[in-house]
Amino acid sequence: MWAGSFEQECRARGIRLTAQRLAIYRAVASDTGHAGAEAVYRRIRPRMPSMSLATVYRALEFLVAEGLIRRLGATAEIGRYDARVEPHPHAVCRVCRQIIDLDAGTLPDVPVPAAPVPGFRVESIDLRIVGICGNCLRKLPFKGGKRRP
Amino acid sequence: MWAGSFEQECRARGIRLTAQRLAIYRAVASDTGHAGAEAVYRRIRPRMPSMSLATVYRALEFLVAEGLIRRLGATAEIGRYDARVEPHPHAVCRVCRQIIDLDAGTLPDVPVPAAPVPGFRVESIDLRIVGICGNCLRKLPFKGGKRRP
DNA sequence: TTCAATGCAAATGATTTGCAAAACC
DNA sequence: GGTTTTGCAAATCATTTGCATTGAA
Repeated sequence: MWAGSFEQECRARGIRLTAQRLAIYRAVASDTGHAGAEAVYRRIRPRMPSMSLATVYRALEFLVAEGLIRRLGATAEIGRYDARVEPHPHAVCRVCRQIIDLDAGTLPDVPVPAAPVPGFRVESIDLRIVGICGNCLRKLPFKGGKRRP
Repeated sequence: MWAGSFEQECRARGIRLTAQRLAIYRAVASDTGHAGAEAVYRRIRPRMPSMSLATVYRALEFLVAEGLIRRLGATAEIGRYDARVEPHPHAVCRVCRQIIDLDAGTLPDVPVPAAPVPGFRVESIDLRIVGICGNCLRKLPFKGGKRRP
């Protein structure tokens, strides 16, 4: 989505369009390496010295909530540990953040592409199922389930 | 690996076996939900009040470096953003942490299993290629490449 | 005995929050 | 004009580090 369309999208949804939000959206949209908050901030600062880091954080999360941008998964591994060292797939519950081990056969093997991008050396494929575990589902009775008339 | 084998493994490798490391290993090995440092700490504290959080962090990273446990990918999404909201696969460079967009056709579609674990509602499949981008490869000439005799 | 590992407390880095002022519709 | 959003600073949270002490080999 280009910046003009972003403005229209905001008007259509009744989202207040501020110079900051536009600048932040543009920075995200134009960064091919997928910037984080700090990088977006540094990118904007020179042309908009009043921009505050707190605003960047707030606007990014706001835009995610509106579905105008997306948050990506971790680049590296974060602080959760597993005593099973052989690679195996996981299912993660996005509510309680529990990570469930899956058996190797649960998911089909994804063939490793030689070079998905020219020059890129593939080391591993990270495959994960995201959803809601049975426990959390029970506690959220009407979310996405059938509702009585 | 059970705790006894952990002890043997440590001796075999000349790793100092401390009560703290053993307790930490056990906590990780027995937590089916894959605990983080804080959770490991809380789990151990009652029976070993002298345990320090710093020790947990250090021991966990030490055990990862030794290959005795593994660090998992993020449960939730971390602070990197994408203006392309449709799901698409990514390749991430573990050196520069750049995240590269891939075209939808680059990887085969993984069929979504109905319920990989009983009661689990699958919402999406998170597929990511991890490796080293061409740029970083050039800067690390001998890492994993062929070495001159 | 000797060096690595621990515990504590302080440092760091990323993100969030309270609140008054400024900007949008 | 009434809300919402911003900017600043302080607060929070996870993780790391310096240093004296303890403990395993």
